[in-house]
Amino acid sequence: MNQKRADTIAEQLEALILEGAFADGDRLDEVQLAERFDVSRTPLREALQRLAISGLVEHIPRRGVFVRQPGPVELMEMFEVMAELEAACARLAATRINDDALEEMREANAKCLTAVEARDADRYYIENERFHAILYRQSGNGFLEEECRRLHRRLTPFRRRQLHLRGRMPQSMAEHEAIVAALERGDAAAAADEVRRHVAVQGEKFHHLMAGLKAAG
Amino acid sequence: MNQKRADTIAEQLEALILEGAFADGDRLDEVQLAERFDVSRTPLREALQRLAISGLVEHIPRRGVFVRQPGPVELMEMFEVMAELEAACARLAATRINDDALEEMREANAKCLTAVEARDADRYYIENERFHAILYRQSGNGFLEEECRRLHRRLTPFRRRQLHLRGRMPQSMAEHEAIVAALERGDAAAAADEVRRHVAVQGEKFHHLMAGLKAAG
DNA sequence: GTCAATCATCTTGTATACAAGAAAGTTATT
DNA sequence: AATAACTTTCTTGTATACAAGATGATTGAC
Repeated sequence: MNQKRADTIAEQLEALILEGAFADGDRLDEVQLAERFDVSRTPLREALQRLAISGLVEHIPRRGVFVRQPGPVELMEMFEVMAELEAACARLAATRINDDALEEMREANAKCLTAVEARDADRYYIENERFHAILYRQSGNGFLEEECRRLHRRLTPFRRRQLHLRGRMPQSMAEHEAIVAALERGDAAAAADEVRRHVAVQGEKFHHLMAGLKAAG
Repeated sequence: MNQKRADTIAEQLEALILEGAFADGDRLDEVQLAERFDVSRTPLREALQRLAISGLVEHIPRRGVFVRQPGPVELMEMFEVMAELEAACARLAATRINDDALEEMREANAKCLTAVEARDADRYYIENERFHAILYRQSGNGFLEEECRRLHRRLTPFRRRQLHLRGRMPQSMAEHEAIVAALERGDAAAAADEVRRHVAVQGEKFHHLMAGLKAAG
């Protein structure tokens, strides 16, 4: 159950941060966390360093590590980059994708549709993930695929929330279909544009969501 | 002179790897390197972990860390991603750049031209770096800027080599000017295309270079 | 009473000691 | 002689001990 290796600690800490267990600017106390995970400071420090590099925390020498929850501006920036990266995937995939993969995407989309009809946001989320994973893969560029996964992973909690917005799931579905259509035609520019817009919309929706929460609170 | 902090060690090791001091698959011995840098294994291990995350070395649990020099395929993939990231910068910069920054780019280009005329590849390289740095900045997206810098840094040694190819510097210059022209017109699509091609060419040139070396050896 | 300086305490950073797993060498058996 | 099992040695991973810098408190001076 409680794996104690340095990399698993990093994963657990990352999950904690991503799910918002810490506020922005919170200092992560080495000894405290070491106790919590029942390890010494050595492996814990290694885990913290990992998080520092991936940008989830900031390491200030001789001061400690502090969680860095992205603010609205940085989030928009990250969504913008995600949009460009996925657009690149689409652009490349348009000329590289084969019929089997296209069929896979259609399948994923069909399952998305089922989820939409069942108003099952969790299910939709999972199938949506699958759709995007295929897109990354079909870029035919393993490095790009990895970069996409990295950022995708980081944006997970925020993407997830905007899905619950009224009418977002059907809209997202329609965008998916437009993407597949462009890929089928082998229209690289159109595929890139569709994907870019699809992801950018996620960022905007999330932004609206945050603004709404602020206004309500 | 010999700074001994963990992050500086990471930098020095990174430089060593990037400049090809180790062959692909070489194991990096902790105690050996610790002696070499005159530190204990603890800070050295932290440095190695950093390199592992940035992908320069692979860490296999209980086995050690091994340098991972990118092969031709991975290099092409990285250049392709670099091209897409920089194209994204250009696309965004086309609508966000201001006159001052445009002037800066023209300046950098002028200095590039001076270097070309002097056949000074090192000087050209530096001014070329500056040109691209401005482009990243003018995307108006700090996160994108950082991502670009990260990958740019990783590709440095390879980009540097292809510059010495016959006729490459004047060609690169011309591409720069086309980029600035597109940005001046505020033509996002054209700017993106020009930049994408400019960077993609670097990858291709490097590929040719490698193929040539292989044939010669 | 406030501000500054010194001192105590706490936290990070590094070294060393120890534990556990992997590789290699040796020996015994077939 | 070849192979398999065991043992030795080496390397990585973790814990603890120690050093050094940073923070905060207390005391003294103005």
